[in-house]
Amino acid sequence: MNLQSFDLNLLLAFESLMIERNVTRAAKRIGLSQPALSNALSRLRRTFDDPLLVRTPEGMSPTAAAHSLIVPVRAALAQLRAALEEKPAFDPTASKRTFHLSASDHVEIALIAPLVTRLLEKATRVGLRLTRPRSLFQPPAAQVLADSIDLAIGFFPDVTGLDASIHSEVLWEEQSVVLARKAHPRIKGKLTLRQFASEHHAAVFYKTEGQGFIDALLEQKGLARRAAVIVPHFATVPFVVAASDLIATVPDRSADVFARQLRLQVLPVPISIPPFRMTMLWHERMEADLAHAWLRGLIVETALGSKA
DNA sequence: GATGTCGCCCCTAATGACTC
DNA sequence: GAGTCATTAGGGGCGACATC
Repeated sequence: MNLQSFDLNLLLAFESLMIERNVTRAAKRIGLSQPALSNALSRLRRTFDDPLLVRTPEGMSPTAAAHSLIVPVRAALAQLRAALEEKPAFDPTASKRTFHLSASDHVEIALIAPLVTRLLEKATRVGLRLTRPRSLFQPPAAQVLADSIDLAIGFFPDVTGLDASIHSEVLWEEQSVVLARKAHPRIKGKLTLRQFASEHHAAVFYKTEGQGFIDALLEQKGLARRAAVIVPHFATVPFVVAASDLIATVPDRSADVFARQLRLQVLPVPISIPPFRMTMLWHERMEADLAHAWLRGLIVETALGSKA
C-alpha cells in the first residue's frame, strides 16, 4: 500500500466504527456527518478489499479482517496521540500501577484469566483489583467510574442513554450454548427443542423474582422448562452440570473454558437467542491517561484473541 | 505570486434496506 | 406503515498542481 495516497484520517474513522459498531454514532464520535463516515467506510473497504463491517440485525458487525486490523491500528494511533501530546510513553515493564476493574463472574472467566496471562508477560508489576458490580446489567454511575473504577466490563443492554462523560467500546459478541455432562444418559451431541424444554435445568437468575428470558422464549413456543437449581451467577453452573443430569444455558466463552476442564459437552441452543454484546466502559477523564489506554488496548487484544 | 483546473472530501437531501 | 440507519447523488469548499 502506498502511504502517500492513503488518508490517515481513515484510521480514526475505522477505530471509531470498531468502537461504536454504528455508522451514525461513529460519525458523531469523530465530528463527521453520517454520510461522510459512510463514505470513509466505503474507502476503507476499497483500500483493504474487505467489507470490514457488515450490516446485521444487531448492528455493524466486524469481519475477521477488521478484527485483525484493529489491534495494530489502535497501537499506531496510541503512539501518535502520545507523540502529539508530547507525553512520555507508558512503560508497562516499569509501572507498578494497580487498575480497578468492575466485572461479572462470567467476564472474569472469559476475559480476565487470559488477560492476566498477557499482563504477566508484558507488565510483571502491574496489578489488577476486581470488584463485583452492584447491578450486572446497569452501567455504573459516571461518578463511580470517575472516582473508583478504571473500567467496567459486562453486558449492558442499553448503552445509548449513557452519560456523555462515559466512553464505551464493544469487546465481543457472546452467543448462548447449552452445557451437559459428556456421560449424560439422554444427550449425545444433539438436542431438540422439545428435549431442551423437558430436561431439568440449572438456571442463572440475577433477579430474585420474575421470568427469565429463556422461559419467555419457550413460552412463546408453548413450552416451559423446569429449573431444578437456580443460582445467582455463572461460575457454579458448570460444576452442577458436571455432577448431575441437569443442563444449563450459558455464554459460549465460559462454556468452552469449563467444557475442557470438566468433561462437558457444548451444544447449540435449539431456540433462537440473540447474541449479547460485552462492552467496556470508562470515564472520559481516563482518555488522556496513557496507562489506561495501554490497558484498554491489551483488553481489546485479549478479547479478540481469547475466543476458542 | 496569481490564476485556472482538477480531484478529493464533506455536506445536505433523497433513497433503499431492514425491523418492529 | 413508521422509524431507524446505511448508502447514493449532487453540489460546494479547499488544497495541489500546472501554467503564465
